[in-house]
Amino acid sequence: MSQERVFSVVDPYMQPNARTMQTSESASAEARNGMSRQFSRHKQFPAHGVIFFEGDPASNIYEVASGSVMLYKLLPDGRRQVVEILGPGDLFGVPAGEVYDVSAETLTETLVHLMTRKEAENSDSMQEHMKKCLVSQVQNLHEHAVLLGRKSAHERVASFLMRFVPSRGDFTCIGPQDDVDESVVTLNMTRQEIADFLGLTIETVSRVLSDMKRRKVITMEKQDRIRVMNVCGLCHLTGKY
Amino acid sequence: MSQERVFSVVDPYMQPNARTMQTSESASAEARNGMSRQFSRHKQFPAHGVIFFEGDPASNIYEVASGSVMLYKLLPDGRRQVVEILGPGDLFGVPAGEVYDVSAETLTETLVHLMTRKEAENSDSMQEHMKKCLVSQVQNLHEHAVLLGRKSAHERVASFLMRFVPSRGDFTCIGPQDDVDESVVTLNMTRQEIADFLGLTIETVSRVLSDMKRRKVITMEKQDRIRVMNVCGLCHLTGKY
DNA sequence: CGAGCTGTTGAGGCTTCTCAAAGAAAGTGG
DNA sequence: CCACTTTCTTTGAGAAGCCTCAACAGCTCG
Repeated sequence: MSQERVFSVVDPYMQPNARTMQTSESASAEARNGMSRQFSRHKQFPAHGVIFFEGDPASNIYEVASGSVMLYKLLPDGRRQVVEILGPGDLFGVPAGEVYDVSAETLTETLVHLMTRKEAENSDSMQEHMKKCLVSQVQNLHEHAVLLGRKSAHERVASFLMRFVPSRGDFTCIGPQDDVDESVVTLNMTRQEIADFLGLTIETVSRVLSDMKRRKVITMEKQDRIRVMNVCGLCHLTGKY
Repeated sequence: MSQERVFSVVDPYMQPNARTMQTSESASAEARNGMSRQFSRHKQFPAHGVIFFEGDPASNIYEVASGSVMLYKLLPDGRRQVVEILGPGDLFGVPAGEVYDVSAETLTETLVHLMTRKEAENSDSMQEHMKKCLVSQVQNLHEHAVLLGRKSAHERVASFLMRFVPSRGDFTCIGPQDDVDESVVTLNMTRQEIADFLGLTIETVSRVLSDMKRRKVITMEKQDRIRVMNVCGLCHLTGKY
């Protein structure tokens, strides 16, 4: 449940060779969203590194440049709910009050852009970008509420796997392109993180995956690398169609 | 599960005496958020009236002026998840794409302000207001994800009831002011709507409420009017403390 | 190679759901 | 205004799904 919380923040301004990485990453991120110019600073985090905790003073606004980040909340008895999983281009740390309402931790090695609240407030294009991100965040959270409130364990795991199959599973889905309807997904998450995202236990996640293996819907190349043998079949297990 | 979907929209511009109501409501709403001037039109809905459906073209942006609105999503087999409950001042219908991602239905008789997407985009103060609403919406959805993913039926119902106890239950809570730590809450929701919000069945909601009655945490004045006999006691059942 | 994680599998229990029936409340028409 | 219908809510019994606890397997790393 609780991870070792290793603070291993690398500040590019303090590290001799981090700056080169910063500029190269910066360029590719600009290509994605054109917002990077707005961000004054960059930080590199290792996998499973803590970016901030729920309750910390909300001083910075972050954007994922590369890698992935999860946002989660804890109940006092240790129960954890992962509320969002973010990838490149996603913003986080936009606070309603004075403190962050969630904790943020990386899943993989991650580079984030950051800026102060002040800087964000003074940039119109940043405000526009933030609004766009917030709207799609709300939409994702709506979808996730359906998953948590109304879906079975099988449907949750199926929905989770479909997240990582590119251009399949949503209304734009064009169906299988080849005879073989396969796709390999890399989760970059432990069973505990998946369980805490899906509102299940690790045992249930494990059992459902084993069951899907038995039914030949998936095979496992590594613990966190799953080959979906039948994307359409998996999609129908999500409960969405 | 599925309600009768009665479209009984009252357009103030079409109704002889709706205009007077519009202006009076408009004034009080302005006092609340100063945004009403931005909204060009108003609409009155009866209790349990449909405002729009998931998948409808997202033509308007709405603000609750008075009353309350729920946003929900349906799975094809009829399972429903109520994802948000909104009150005066809350915005909804801000779309990420071309269509609404949720359905919107009133809980009580409700007056909404509305404006087109174009109008919203051309107003800076509106953009600012939207951003504020979206940020607190995201925060509420995080909290709700914890409820749906990690809380027991008792904790969910307790959390739900605490929503309606003013100035209690959050970090600003000042504790009971009198010897009697009571509060009367009016739900304005059917058991089905509550269940669909909490990710439970009506039977479970009913059983939990009965259990709370038995334990003298609450008494019922009417089906949807509940007297909380011990606010602090109820608060400790939420799992949050 | 053994220690320490992480993940898998099994057995049993608990919570919540499903199905069913009866009771309470609200709406309808005479 | 009252009987009737319809809808909503409560309660019970049994079933199902997921969780808890426990043991084992597999991978990683010193």
